[in-house]
Amino acid sequence: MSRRRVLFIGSGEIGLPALEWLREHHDLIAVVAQPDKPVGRKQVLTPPHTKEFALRHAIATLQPERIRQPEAVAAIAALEPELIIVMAYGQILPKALLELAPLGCLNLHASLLPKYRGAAPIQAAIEAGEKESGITVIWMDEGLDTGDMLCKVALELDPQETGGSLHDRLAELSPEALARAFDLIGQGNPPRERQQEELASYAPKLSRSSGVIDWSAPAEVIERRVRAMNPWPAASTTLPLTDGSLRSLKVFSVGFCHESPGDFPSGTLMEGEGMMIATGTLPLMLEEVQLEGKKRMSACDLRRGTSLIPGTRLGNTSSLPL
RNA sequence: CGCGGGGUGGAGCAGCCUGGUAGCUCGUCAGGCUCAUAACCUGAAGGCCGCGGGUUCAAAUCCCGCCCCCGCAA
Repeated sequence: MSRRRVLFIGSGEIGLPALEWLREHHDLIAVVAQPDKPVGRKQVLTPPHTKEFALRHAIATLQPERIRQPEAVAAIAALEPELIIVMAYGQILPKALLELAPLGCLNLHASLLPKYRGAAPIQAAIEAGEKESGITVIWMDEGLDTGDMLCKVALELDPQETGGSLHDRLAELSPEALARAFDLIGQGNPPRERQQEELASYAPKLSRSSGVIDWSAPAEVIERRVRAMNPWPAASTTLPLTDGSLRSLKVFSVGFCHESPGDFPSGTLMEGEGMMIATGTLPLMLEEVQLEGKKRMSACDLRRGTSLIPGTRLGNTSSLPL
């Protein structure tokens, strides 16, 4: 297969394996990424992962403030890419850019389209209890992940799957999807399968409040949310301490209990070892948690060090993080 | 100077305001009980109380400086 002049547009870590594959198998002429952004407590100006990759391999980088601006498009056009590959970039591409490369503009999306278009397909698939997910390669159009599909690569979700683990697995799966896509293009007349609109769904961008736990929901629903939001933004609730203060508590993993919840209202800390919490159905046992200002620890450790009274109700407040 | 929590035997914490013998829930080790056990009983080991300086007869505790960890916010 001939090497193509390829331009990669993307910022997220999930695109790194795809980037590496492109570098090995094609002529990676440049990487377009979001501008450096302040990150963390110290607000240190940090380059996107893809830019770091490009720097390591002496590949040209572009970081337009807004890629829709004509100057940005012109700069990309000057590189004369045959094909543009987009993954986890974070900005909407203008039409001029989509039509710029002769072979087209492809997007790698982290779901089996048309399900879970949008910014958070990975978490959405887990939270919905899907049995499988994957990477879909689409011909980009002006809609949000609405383009015709070129190919898909699927994988099975593990019962313990988390947002983090699926993110990593899909990243690793991306090169395979790319290889398929390039094969199909190389053979000529590559497929363009229209997405069935009636099957489409959207996975909106996550915020911190996306992880807030509704303890009155069924245990399975809460458990899926906990897994989906791990490690970011993390499922969260509020925990009233015995000193009267209200602290936020992140929940990274939970296990199912088969004891009857009795008459406890949902969100109640029940009697016994560890932290068993009543839900809308059967109770859940908190496993890995993190109290505001503390490190991650097991719920047993938290229970040992903090005098929590059975009967305490979690999430019983409106002052939730936004 | 964005706001806030924290650093105490292996783990998680209390003690600090109101200086005066290192405490709690676990874990570990040994012994006991038991058909048996992650249960129960008894005993033991294990701490320069983050680092440096100051005040004091005396500092985990009060004062000053520094390092490190974490939550929020972005």
